[in-house]
Amino acid sequence: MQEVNLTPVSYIVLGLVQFSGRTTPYDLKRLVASSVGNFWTIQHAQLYSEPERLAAAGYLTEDRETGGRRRKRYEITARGREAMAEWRASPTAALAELRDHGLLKLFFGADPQRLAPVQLEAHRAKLAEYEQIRTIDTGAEPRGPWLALEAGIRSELVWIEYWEALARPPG
Amino acid sequence: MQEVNLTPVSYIVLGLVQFSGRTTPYDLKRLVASSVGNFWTIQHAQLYSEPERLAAAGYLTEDRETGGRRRKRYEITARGREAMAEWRASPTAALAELRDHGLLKLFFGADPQRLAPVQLEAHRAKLAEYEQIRTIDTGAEPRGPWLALEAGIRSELVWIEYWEALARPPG
DNA sequence: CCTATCATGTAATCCGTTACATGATTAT
DNA sequence: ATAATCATGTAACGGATTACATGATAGG
Repeated sequence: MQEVNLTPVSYIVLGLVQFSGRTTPYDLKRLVASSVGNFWTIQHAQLYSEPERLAAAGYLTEDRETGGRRRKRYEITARGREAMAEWRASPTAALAELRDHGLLKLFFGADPQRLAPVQLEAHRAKLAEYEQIRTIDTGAEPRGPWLALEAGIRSELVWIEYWEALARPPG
Repeated sequence: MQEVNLTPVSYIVLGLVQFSGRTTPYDLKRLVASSVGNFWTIQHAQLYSEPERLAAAGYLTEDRETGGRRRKRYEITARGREAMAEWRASPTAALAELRDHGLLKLFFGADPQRLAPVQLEAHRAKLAEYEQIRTIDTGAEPRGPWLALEAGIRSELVWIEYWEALARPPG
């Protein structure tokens, strides 16, 4: 039994496999793309290596389809469920960093009026996408993903205000 | 002359060395901590390796103090200045991801009312810190760092609103 | 039928983090 | 003096990204 470090990516994989039952890496890819990937992207290659790591450490079980593509399938174990529950139940005080490329350029002297329109367009598109997704919320459980979506929307709204102010000529 | 990929960290190092003139890794550490580190942290070890990489590729020059601690000192080259200017002048449409650990827990079912107080306290502390820094702005050039600070403040305000709403019992 | 995209995976590289170390200053 | 912190680096590891590859399906 291999010891491994559990990273945020580990919990994303664990959480999605727990939610989804028997899951292949390609399933994970689609699940991530349509959900948590909106605020935490993962390269598809990692959705092959990470479940392997987690299986080696006993958090998942791994088997293969017997026929056809012989894809790998993962399921969560009792140990995986425990790790997930413990992580979920322990509040974190850690704050995310902005790590925004546009902001970094601004910091180092980029012209706000040249940068702002490009950023505005991208943020407005993202906001529209989120608001589209929100319309299909039926109020059903679980609420977590919808709460996260709400955070994404608010964040986009702030960025739009921010870049709008910078797009206007200095007064 | 080594070819290297220029990452955001590369531009942070280039930008700070350009701003600061002859610079040691420890200088960089302090510069980062007091400025761009607020939205893009860098481990101190990387402030030793990254300038080396950049020097090997001709973006910086490296020499050593002759006496005392014989610290390494870096200065930006013409090539470095060019790379920096080009990067600064090209607008980016890339959007940052939230990558927020608290939000991730929420997504996967953490209890909002247990998580919110912890997050609130952390965000309020960060906001207070930023507002303190803002008071020392004299309006002098360059504006970039102050614009970035403004973004940080707005972001904290939104998170505070967000977690405040979640801290209240569901109505 | 041909081409493009989807589906599925492996391999190699490299950046970023963590751990380790030690000399110099400052505080008690 | 001694302890603690600051200053200054190196080394190793591992996770994340990039590149490579190929069979299946769908569109034109």
